Amino acid sequence: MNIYDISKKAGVSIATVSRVMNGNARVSEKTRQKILDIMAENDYTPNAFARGLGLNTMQTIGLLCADSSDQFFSRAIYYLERALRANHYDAILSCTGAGYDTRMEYLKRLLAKKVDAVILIGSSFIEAVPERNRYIVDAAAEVPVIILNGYLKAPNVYCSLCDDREITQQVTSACLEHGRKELLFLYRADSYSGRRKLEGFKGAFAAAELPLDPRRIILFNGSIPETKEKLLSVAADGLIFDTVIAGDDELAIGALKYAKAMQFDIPSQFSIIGYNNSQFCICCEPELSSVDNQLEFCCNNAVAALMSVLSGKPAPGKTMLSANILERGTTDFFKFL
Amino acid sequence: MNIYDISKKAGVSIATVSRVMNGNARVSEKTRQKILDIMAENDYTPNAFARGLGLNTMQTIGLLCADSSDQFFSRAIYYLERALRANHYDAILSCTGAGYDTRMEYLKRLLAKKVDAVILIGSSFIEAVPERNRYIVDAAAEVPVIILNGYLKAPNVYCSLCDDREITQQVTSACLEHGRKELLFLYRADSYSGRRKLEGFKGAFAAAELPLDPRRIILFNGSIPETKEKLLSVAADGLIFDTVIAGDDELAIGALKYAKAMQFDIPSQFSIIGYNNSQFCICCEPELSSVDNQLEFCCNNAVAALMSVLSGKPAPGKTMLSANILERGTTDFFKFL
DNA sequence: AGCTATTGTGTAAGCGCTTACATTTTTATA
DNA sequence: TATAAAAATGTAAGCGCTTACACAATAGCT
Repeated sequence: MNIYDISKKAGVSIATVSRVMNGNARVSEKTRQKILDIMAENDYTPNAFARGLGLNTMQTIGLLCADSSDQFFSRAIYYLERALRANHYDAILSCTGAGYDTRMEYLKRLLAKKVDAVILIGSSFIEAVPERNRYIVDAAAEVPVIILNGYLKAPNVYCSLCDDREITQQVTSACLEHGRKELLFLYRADSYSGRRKLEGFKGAFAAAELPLDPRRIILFNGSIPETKEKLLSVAADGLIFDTVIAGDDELAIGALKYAKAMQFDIPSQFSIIGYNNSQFCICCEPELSSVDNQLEFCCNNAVAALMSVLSGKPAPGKTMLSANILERGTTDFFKFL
Repeated sequence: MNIYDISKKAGVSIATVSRVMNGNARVSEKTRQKILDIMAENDYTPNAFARGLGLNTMQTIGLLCADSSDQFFSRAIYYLERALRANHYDAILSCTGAGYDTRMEYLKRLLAKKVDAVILIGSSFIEAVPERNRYIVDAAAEVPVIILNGYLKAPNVYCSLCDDREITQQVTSACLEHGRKELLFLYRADSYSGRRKLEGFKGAFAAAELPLDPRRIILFNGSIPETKEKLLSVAADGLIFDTVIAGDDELAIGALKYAKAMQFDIPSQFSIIGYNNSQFCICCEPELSSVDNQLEFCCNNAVAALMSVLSGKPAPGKTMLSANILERGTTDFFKFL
């Protein structure tokens, strides 16, 4: 069943059938209804490939993330997919894993599929060395590129993120003001958000005119038990710390396991805060305080910007949300904020 | 840059260019290399839509799941996407939410995109009433349908799942043999795996010739705190229970919160086992025992079957794996199994 | 009624590829 | 070296849609 069959049954030309499908040209109400009826009767679905070829779009958006099984990414995927669908777009998902080359390769593959745009999920796509982000700029020459939770200033690149620097400085300052000066900043990878969080952490020390021992900044990429071991060894090395600001909830839970192993009372003797407000938070005991980075808003903003761009309207290159602190059982001094 | 441009530069016809792209017809080594070089020089990518129209495939598979942010689904998506990609297929992802109509609608939408096959992730797609699975059978008339973690006997439908009935009967029997007769079976929704688990639970009682109070079977669909409350109210109603077999890890954690609220010693006074071996398990304290349903194998099997079908070879309509029990801190009697 | 705008519909030329079939070139064989 | 078989390449007709342009029908004027 194709457009010719429909046109024959309706006694019109294929052009008229096409017109009612696309709804952009005028067709008399009578013939429109007739064609619609015949389509429905025959359960006609236009051939998506032919349509794609004619219109040069199949209404699909490429989603690129490191790992769809990650809590943060999987939620982002959910929100993005939902928002895209509401705008009649479908999502092609691609998980790159950790490698840089893989990221480039999969991005190319997505472009080869002729997606209308690409959304890069996660700040790990943005590297500190500008040259290494070149492939993103190149991709943006072909289709709009949306970056979720990262920032890159380039033409046709639109970023939606939360202000990790600001919230981290707030968190850190609150710790310092509450007398918690033996801080540890634990972060997972050299990502855009990681760097911003670190800036905030350092910024709070600078604002308080306090010295900052570099050993208090730990770049560590491990599982929950590995994080616990790591902190045990850091403590064994003689560094004293009673509060951990962890770049994500899993690192935070590692710290929680450490604190429990040391039999510290939480939060009075030892405090912990994570990021992302993942489902993990309420599994722990005490439940984990976490920075809520407004992921749903972030995703909706990203898609809104994308839709604007795709319809030829302008969109801001950067949309920044401010994060919230969700205080649960592993801290007790944010309520004053 | 299209196939004409390449053919002109190479001084051959577009047919020859097409032949080297598709690699199925003979082309002399000399011209093949020349064309390949010219393609590389010019960074040529064939137009995916035109290709799709000509070949009637764009090498994409539709993935349908209720919620990509769910731990189980998001891992399945990761494994499936990876396996598909390895076979040069891309994944279009669609999250349906809970509704039945939405499932039908999104499945149709996927077919309209001309995917080569559809993978239904999660047993909630399979309903107890055969008539309600009709839309899946219909879809299978168009493209192969793969069901992950569910079973439906129909032409062109291929299922990859683990034996939830068997493992649940084992788990339940182990409880009973260990003297834990005050069992509670908690499950979330009327899904295929839920029904199979329930069969296993009942089967163990039947095998042990023990009576089963229907109040011990609880169909409950709530969050972790809601589950805790639910169990508190069940206990308040006078039902005695010291062991919970929970259909997934979140329900299990709800039960864990209940047990802690009651200040039971775990696992000596109160035992809990979940399903899915999610990342939640090791966040808890004690860490949660869980049934490992071999998701990665399941996904790989599913994709293997699909690839077989797509290449015209036969594939088994059902591939069933046996699950493992991962005993952690919330039980202590599976080590004997 | 006669003329012009407006609206509705058809014709045909793409979109960029694949591939059956025809044709030419090369290779193998006697 | 003539000839048949095999290999390489070209020609042209699709695949199923969109849309610019042409033309016909209708409506709105005086």
